[in-house]
Amino acid sequence: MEKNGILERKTVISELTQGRELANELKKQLNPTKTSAETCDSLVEKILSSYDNALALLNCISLLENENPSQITWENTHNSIEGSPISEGSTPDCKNNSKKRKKMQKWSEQIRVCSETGPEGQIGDGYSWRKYGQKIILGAIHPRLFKCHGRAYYRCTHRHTQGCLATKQVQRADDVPSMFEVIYRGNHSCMQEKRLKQNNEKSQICIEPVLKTETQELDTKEENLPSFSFPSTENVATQFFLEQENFIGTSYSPLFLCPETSESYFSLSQCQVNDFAEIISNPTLIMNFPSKELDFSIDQVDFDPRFIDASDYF
DNA sequence: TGAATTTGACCGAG
DNA sequence: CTCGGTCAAATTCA
Repeated sequence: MEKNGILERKTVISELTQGRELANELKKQLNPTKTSAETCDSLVEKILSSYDNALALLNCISLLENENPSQITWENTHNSIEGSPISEGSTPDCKNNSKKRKKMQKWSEQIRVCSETGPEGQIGDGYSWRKYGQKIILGAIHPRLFKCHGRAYYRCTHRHTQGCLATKQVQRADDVPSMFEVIYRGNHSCMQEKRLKQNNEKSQICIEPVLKTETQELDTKEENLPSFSFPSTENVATQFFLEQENFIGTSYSPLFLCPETSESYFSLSQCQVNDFAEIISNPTLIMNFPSKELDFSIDQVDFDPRFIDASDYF
């Protein structure tokens, strides 16, 4: 698996690099006076093909890692307390959950949220979540931009019905205000997980989110990375998208696969949202979000600490 | 009216 | 003692 992984990652890099070069070429060719429509079509086809190949390879890597018998599974990383839906509550056993939690799989994902995403532009991760708490986090630079200030805590809707213990945390990325960091803990064991997997297999398209970085804190680090994380030392996707953004500039709206359908896309142009946490957790809000409430750009906002007064929190 | 969210309190880790 | 994570009652929403 190790060699396969390296080989395939190199291939992915190659594909993505090729896509970038082709995009460069296309940019040059976009001068209408000296470019035929056929040339542009051909370049676009090649670019799309490169991206498709890269995404398919990433999907294969995920599948291979999932099927690897040596991989420590969800069940293996969990103890009986966490595996039991009955464990929730105020029983003494439950008090140990935070201790055990540190051994759960954990990885983070950065998501850019955009007001212009339409009904097909859902930013949800395909799962239904229920918010169970929120906290003002020290060092959080942009608390005012949250209706729910700080960090929001979500757990799977099916926690009680199916004992699914997946959780996630949503907070704004410190360095990039338009991005949100979503930290996932634990894998889904509920039916929606199975449905999503089935859909993925049908579509044969990688439906993983924009970019992910593993922030796992497992004792058994190396062999227990989430199957769809990029290795921290070689975060190709991160680098790629950052480079693309720098290269093309803010007017460029990269397209990303929608996790729900694996067919729809959402664009990531300039973000003008003031309540990201809810949108991330609840894709339907994207559809119904009133545009008049989106009349400021977060990129234009100064995050002056003086604006953060007690009334924002209470 | 049931489901989802909000929010203050509580608890364990460091 | 502080802070992050969770609980659970109160509140809001559909």
